[in-house]
Amino acid sequence: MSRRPNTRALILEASVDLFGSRGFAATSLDDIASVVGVAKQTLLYWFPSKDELLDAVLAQTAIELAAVIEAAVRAAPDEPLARIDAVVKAVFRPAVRRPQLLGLVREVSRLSPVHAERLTRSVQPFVRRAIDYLREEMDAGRLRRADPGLVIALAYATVTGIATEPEALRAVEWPVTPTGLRRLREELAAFVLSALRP
Amino acid sequence: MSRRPNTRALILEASVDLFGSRGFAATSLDDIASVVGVAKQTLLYWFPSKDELLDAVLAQTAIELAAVIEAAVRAAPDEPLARIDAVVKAVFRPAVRRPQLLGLVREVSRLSPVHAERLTRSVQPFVRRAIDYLREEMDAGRLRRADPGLVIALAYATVTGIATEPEALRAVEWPVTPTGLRRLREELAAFVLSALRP
DNA sequence: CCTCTTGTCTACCAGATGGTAGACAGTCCA
DNA sequence: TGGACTGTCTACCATCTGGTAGACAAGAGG
Repeated sequence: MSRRPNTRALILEASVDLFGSRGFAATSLDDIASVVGVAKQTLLYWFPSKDELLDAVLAQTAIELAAVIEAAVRAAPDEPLARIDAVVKAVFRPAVRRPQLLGLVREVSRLSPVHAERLTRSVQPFVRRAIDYLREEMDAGRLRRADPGLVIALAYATVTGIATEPEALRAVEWPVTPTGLRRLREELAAFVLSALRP
Repeated sequence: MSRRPNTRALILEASVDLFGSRGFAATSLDDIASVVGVAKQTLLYWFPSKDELLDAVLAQTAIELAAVIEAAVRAAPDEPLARIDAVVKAVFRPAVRRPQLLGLVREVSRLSPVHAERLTRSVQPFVRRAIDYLREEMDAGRLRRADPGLVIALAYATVTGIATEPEALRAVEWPVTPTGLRRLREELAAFVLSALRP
């Protein structure tokens, strides 16, 4: 197993980082190749074109994030606010450690509708389950009454936005230190929860 | 006055749209030129380089948005929740009518630190006033106690995020119709206000 | 009428980019 | 041993991109 070269995985990893931070268009195949330490042609051996590389990168990102969220939901107690708290905090970790991951998700709106729709459809069942869950909890009076789909979109926008825009934090002079980030995570969760409490 | 060609303004407008939607790197000077209906060289006559065009575009966007917010604050009653409500709704209008505007702001995190810092510094005094205001209102118990700077960053992230990511709305099957958008505006304001109410 | 300025254009260029063709080295069986 | 396969590389190419040089038309003003 260890002889199996993991070039493919290394390319994917570097691509997530670069696409997620600089953006797809601003990243050349040569950029990625030089980060990985191979020739550009090696990229094109594993992925026939830049577009197909992007597809693979998006698919992998969706899978990774879905796994993080799924695990957080499973681990949290069966109570909506606790679950939401857990999800926000769970997403926060990779978001801070590797902002490129969420940066890539946000990049989607810049890409061709084809790519966008593919990713949208892949999270569709996921979203639908979440909507059903929220609706039930709202009906039961355990969450503020609102459109469940929109609540998801808003919570997503808040978390993704704050995680991918270090500039925004710099503008309000927020300290980007371990302590500062821990407090950020708490305040972020508090912000979202306050908006959802009945 | 009417003989004064407004090519410069047209270029700026098209640039905001294209930079804001596709991104800076993905937009070529030829793209902009063909939208405006002039030759590329005409762009380079008005703006010596693509970089300086970007500077001008960012500066203009900051001015436009600042004006919208300033006006909303002035018009609203002197009560923090009413003011925040007014600002969110005021920003929502241009955000929906021209998502590229906020898309451009978000693009900043992809750009060189030089551009980012320039824009950050230009909104600095603005932000500082807002922080002081929020702190006072929190001290007076009219807003939920939290870090005022962070609250601004979070509210910004929420509004910008939802406005610039039609994909997110599509994923939760939100109807992008006039009625749907009006409801979105109301729910967005409600979301932010719920998070800030004491 | 001449000349200077302004705004736009065509022609062109050097460098970067995505992608093709094919050589080459190592490994895996038969 | 020898051929097929796998993974990586060098060489090359067509196209696009930001930018330069300079021609040209239309006023403006003496």
